[in-house]
Amino acid sequence: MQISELSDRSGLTVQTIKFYIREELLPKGTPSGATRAEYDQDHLERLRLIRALREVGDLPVAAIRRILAAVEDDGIGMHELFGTTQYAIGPHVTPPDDPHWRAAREDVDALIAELGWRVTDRAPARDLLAQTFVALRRLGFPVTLTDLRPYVRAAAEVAEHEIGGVTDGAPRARTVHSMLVSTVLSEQVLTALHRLAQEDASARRFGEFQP
Amino acid sequence: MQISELSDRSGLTVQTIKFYIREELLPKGTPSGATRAEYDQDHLERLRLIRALREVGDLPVAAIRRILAAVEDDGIGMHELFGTTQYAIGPHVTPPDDPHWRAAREDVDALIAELGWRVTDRAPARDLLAQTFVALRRLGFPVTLTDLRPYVRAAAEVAEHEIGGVTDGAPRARTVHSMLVSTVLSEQVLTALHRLAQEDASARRFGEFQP
DNA sequence: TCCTGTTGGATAGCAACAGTATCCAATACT
DNA sequence: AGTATTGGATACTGTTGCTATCCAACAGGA
Repeated sequence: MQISELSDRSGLTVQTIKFYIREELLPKGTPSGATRAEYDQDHLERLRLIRALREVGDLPVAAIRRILAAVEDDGIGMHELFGTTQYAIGPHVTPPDDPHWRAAREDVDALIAELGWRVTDRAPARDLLAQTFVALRRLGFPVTLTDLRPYVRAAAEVAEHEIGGVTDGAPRARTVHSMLVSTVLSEQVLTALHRLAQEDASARRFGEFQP
Repeated sequence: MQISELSDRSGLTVQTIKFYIREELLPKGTPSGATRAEYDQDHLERLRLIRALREVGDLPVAAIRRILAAVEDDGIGMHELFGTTQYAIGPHVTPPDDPHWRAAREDVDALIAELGWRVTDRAPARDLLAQTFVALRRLGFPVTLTDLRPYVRAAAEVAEHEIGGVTDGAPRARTVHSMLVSTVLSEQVLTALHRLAQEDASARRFGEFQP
């Protein structure tokens, strides 16, 4: 298929596709003549993946590039791919050299150690969590580790279910997609349901009767 | 206190503070002379809130403005404040007129109805969830309502805990902050813990032994 | 009272991001 | 032969969240 057909089928403009090729999110088509190149089903799939990561996951192009480079690399294992993805989706909080920050970060580290979770020291989510602790405390809402129990329980259950559901024994491409879906897209599912559940809880607690 | 002191205490530059005033995130100080204005503790608190919403919640300035306008409005109830916040944090997916989309949206509506959740028709989270359904299905990972059970359970539990924990009987300002914290910041806590839990689950399933 | 420094207010500039738009010469297809 | 499409390059656009500058009017200390 030519680029115009790829454009039609993906719903993206030709320029956007060219842009993704330039940005190395999408491999070039195989040349079939000096001014022509052939695209196939894989390109279409890739575009769908890119759009999912951009629109649903709201990932910047640079992050997607890093993730896809890992996807491409056949030598990389599932757990490394997972790590790469986690690292790429950031956000990359750069902790200031502040005692409150250090304290929060230590709390996070202590929590993870206590739970016995196998998480790298440089996992960005550690700082992400520490950052929210700092903000919460600044606003006068101190966080203790016991406050987190419901979150920990919920997070652990969902994560277990997700990682357990990663396709296995399927072709690598499928497993890899499955992994990305589990991390990036499922996060959005959880967030959306969380918001809906909150609205319900808020309605029951604060809402008036609906006639 | 003058603006330079507010700057020192908040850690923001004078220009940034002026910018927030211009953007109506922060009320002007009370004029004390023709070229001077007084700021107080409330301004400092407000700045902390703004920074939390920006840095932790990653909300755009426009969203924060809408939220703070509701905070300011004494006539507004907790549940309306909640709705305003939800609506402001978006993201505002504009559903294309596509049969897949409509189907996904109907699934979402059916799920919410089945759960008996009290959620407005125009809650942005409905479209957010529908959007992920569309993307998941496009990628060849069909979602059924039963797949969502773990998410629903987790979301409901956490939300219940959060809304239950909103301060009550306290001064309005405190309750309002508590509400914002429950929605915007707790979401980040859940996300961060979710990522950490995923890494642990991934390590246990795919990781090698750590020496 | 003079002088240095800060303030409010306005305006302009900047860097990052994610595309869009154009242009061009070289083909394809009809 | 003539029209349309392609790859490749380059330039442009709009949004966002600040920064930087400028200015005249003061405030506060010497």
